[in-house]
Amino acid sequence: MPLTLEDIARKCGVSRSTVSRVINGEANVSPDTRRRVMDMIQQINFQPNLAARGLAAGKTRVLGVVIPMGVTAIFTDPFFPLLIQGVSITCNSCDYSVMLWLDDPEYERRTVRQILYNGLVDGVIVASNLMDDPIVVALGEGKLPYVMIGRSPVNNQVNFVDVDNFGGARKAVKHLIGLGRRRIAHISGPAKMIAGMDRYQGYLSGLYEAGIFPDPTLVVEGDFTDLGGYLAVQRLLPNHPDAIFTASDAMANGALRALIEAGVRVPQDISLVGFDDIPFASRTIPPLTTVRQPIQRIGSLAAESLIQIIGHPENQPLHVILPTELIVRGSSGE
Amino acid sequence: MPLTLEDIARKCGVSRSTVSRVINGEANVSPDTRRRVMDMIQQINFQPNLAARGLAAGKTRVLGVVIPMGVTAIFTDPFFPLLIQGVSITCNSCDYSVMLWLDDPEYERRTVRQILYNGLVDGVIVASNLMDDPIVVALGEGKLPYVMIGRSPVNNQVNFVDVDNFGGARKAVKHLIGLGRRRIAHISGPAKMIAGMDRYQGYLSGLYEAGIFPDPTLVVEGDFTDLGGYLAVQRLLPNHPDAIFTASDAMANGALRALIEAGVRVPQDISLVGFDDIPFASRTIPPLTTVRQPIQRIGSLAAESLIQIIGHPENQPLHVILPTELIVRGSSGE
DNA sequence: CTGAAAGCGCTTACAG
DNA sequence: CTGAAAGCGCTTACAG
Repeated sequence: MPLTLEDIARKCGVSRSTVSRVINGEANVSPDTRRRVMDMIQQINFQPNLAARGLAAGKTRVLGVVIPMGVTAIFTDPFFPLLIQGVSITCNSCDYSVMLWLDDPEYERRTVRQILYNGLVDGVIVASNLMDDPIVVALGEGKLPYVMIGRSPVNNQVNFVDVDNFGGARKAVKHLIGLGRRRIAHISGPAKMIAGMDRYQGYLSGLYEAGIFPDPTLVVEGDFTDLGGYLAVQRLLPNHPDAIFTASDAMANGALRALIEAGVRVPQDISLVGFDDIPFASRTIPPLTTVRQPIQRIGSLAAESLIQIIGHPENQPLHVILPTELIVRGSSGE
Repeated sequence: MPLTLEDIARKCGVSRSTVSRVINGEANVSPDTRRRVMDMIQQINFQPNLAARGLAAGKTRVLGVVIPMGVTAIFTDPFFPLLIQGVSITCNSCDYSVMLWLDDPEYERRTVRQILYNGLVDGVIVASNLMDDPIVVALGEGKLPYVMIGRSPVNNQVNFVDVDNFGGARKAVKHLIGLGRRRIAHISGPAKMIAGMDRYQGYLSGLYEAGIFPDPTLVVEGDFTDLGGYLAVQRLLPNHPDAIFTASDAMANGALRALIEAGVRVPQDISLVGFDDIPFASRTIPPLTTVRQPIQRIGSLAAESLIQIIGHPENQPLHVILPTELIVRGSSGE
């Protein structure tokens, strides 16, 4: 049996209240007592029972992370892994734990309630960036602190951490225009995903600024997957683009494969630019020009923000938008 | 404030013991009472506090998953994501939750204790398959149920779920031999990882069976990463292999790139076979022959096994080895 | 079949 | 600065 506060108290000849105070770093303990208790804790390798603490204190120091499994490409894309890694690193250093829910649509109703009211987490990070996710609605009705990964287009009261998808896409397009490209195609994300639509808007904005009127036949809706990019290129080629900007690197990779198979030279005939800068982007042939987003940092910031909000709810709503960076490699040209 | 058992009890005119029994599906409740309570729970959307339950029952219905962050390529490879997905699916359907620890070596000592004794999890799945992981030692000394992903070479008392790495590698080599290859090189996993060494043994066994004495200059230690495969090929080429079997698809992909750059034709000049069958394997040019391991299923089985063991500790040690399958594509030949 | 009561291991006013 | 006591929301013998 693991030891309890009571055991430590007895061994030190103090009350369990005092031990609790020492463990929680409260001020009003005499230096001498504090040291004695600390030493004992160290020696015994004491670990307080977190379930009990959670129950008594009303705070568990556990953060939930909710990731929708419905999303395409969920785990072939390193987005979620990196995001989780970022969350985890912050939680480790802040003495929080993380609880993970991969949200099967089938279990969705159950999940929402289970997360909101089960008393296991102090707050939750939600990585579903669908336009109209029911979980977001449910969270809005509850009182559990939460932060979204990705902004909400419908409700500006929700906390979120996002990247500048719009600006990143615009930069990509301006880069292509600077290379002399004019018939710039776009393979977008799914229409229901906010990040995809923000990138699409950035694409349009880049064109407008250069005085180019967007050609609708040069835009194809993709799904963020490799295969989606591959198929989109086949629909795009007859319309003679001289550049393609894809809303993800996975799609860029599929696009690249389709271009190679069609005998199109990249970047001579068609320039290609992706979005994400996943590790693989630097290893395609030619290496991929892309818009880097700091995924791990998004996760870390989301965790930091959530911990912040749990402690100071008055700071809501909290909106963080991280900058993106254009990484120029061989696929776009010289 | 979320409602409590007590609230439900009051509304139904029964004791909180009875409500508890209904919620936990115990037999000794009259059908009528049961229905009344059930209806109320439904209507109120009641969710019991899991921290309280955990404390009272000594069981939290939470499984921990520990993944070492030290491992190379941790999150560019879809292994861990798929594993977690498998665990998560089983947990969802068994009404368990999952707690995730990405184990930064720096925090390792803390983590072990924290996981073992914090009273938050009923058991833990450990995906560290290093030869001598300290966490495994610590778990061996504690009494928390756990199952390893990957067998332990030192202690046959530990529970594990693994794939037949040895047999899979042997199949790959025999396939190459059947194709007429004789100078079959191997790019292995890191020497400290069990799965890597098991595949290496399988490679040797495949050669021996065909009466081929292994040429040590045809074996290079890799690290499971794309870059590792790329670099290994450069060391291998001077020794004139006619086939390369890599211990992972990521390495096969790096190897393929190095071969292309060196002007080597795959599979005409050199046959290439990987291991894993990650989604990307079917999309290389040429598509990759590889040994498929059912990663998601490993995760599911690990969770099932752990839940089993928590309920029936007498069934230990539990050893599960899943079969692998050779997937023949273009990179090995006709 | 049901309820009153003790207890899980903590935290937190309250009193001193 | 410290301790006794109540309480967090459940489960679980025990008695009836």
